[in-house]
Amino acid sequence: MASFKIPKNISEATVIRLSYYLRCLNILKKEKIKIISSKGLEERFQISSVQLRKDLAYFGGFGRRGKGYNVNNLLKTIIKILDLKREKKVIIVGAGHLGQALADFQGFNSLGFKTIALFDKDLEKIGKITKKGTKILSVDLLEEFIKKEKVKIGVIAVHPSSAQEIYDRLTNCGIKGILNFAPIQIKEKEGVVMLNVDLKIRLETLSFYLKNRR
Amino acid sequence: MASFKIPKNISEATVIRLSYYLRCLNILKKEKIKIISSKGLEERFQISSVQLRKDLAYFGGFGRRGKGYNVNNLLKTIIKILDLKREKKVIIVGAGHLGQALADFQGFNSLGFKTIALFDKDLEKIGKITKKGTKILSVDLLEEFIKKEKVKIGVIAVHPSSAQEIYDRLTNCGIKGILNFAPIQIKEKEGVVMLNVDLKIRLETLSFYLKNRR
DNA sequence: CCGTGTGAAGCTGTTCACAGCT
DNA sequence: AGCTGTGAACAGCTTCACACGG
Repeated sequence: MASFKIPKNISEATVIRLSYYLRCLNILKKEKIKIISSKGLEERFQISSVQLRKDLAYFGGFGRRGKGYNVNNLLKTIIKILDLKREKKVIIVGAGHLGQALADFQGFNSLGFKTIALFDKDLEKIGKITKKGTKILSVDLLEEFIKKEKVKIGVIAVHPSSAQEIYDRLTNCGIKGILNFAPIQIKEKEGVVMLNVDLKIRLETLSFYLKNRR
Repeated sequence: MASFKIPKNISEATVIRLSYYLRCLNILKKEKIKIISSKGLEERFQISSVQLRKDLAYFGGFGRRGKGYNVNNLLKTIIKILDLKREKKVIIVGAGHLGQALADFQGFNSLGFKTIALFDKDLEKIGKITKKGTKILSVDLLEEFIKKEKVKIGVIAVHPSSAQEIYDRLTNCGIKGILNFAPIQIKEKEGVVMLNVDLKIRLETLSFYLKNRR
């Protein structure tokens, strides 16, 4: 497999597209397609062939001129670029419907990720397991557990009123990446990456585009 | 309240920020703050004052030079721009944990939106209600219900394998806006707005930034 | 000759600097 | 004097055109 470099200033848009290319390549792999051109990907999926070549070129040259890309090699390369080869442990705080949905969601337990525990303060929930078998622990054990298991990714799926507290606790005991679902602005700490998934904002954006076609 | 225009080519980034400004203004309103300058918003929330003025200027001039913005008026104006004044009915397909989380989520039942039903094919779930009281109906009634209630917004929270089918059914009976949570590329129809919330892509993006600090 | 990779052009969104109201 | 609103500069991302290698 070709080696790659990771330059500075890769845009978030590019990273998102890489993740999408990965999904497409997995489909092709299942269909036992070995080689595909950027044009082929464009026709099959909603991908811009020029954009794809540009995106890949940031990291190196992975295609064969006149031929196209080796599906399997490109797959492996993108997996390495996104750092999905190592399995990273994930914990979710908040075992409401959202937390449980995420714990059992395939994407949170596929290549690169393993959700190993949910945390909640509700005594009714503590000690139980989700449908797919993730255990629910007391939020009192949060710090201890994260340190012992060396967890690096945390998901905030609690009520907005506790989100900042949970953020502080997570980042104080070694969590380096956070996916936040609480619809509030968190006061962030240096050296921690956080991505927000703000469903209220998403819905309001949809409302705007319903009235004013894109 | 000042009137506004909606020009073509408003970027999604601007719409997302408007939604966020709205959230901040609501906080100020609760604190009974009547007037605030763009600089004041910048200091209080993570907002760029220049960006805010630019964003608002696309739609008109809502501030008072030398003074700032009237919190209440600006609030009302953004509500109108985002078209949140009319209450829009929302239905969710898929009454798994995710669907139920969304149905009970405050943001899906606040200004501008009312989630009026969940749909599922599971006989165990049909006829029950969520914690906060949204009823779960048979997915067989989907089209009939949407037409009768004139629902315009649908949420896809089903397994990826049924997502395209549900998309087609929703768009064939009058749904005009869709929030899709299934991690697949949907074949879209002209005249329907769809926003994707792709949690797998989100998590993979986080993985990249964990390795390569932004 | 075909498809990748890339420098340059074009475009879109953000930041700057300041003119114009209050 | 203070703060908004805006044209112009700037930066970043996307698209184009084509040189290059298989």
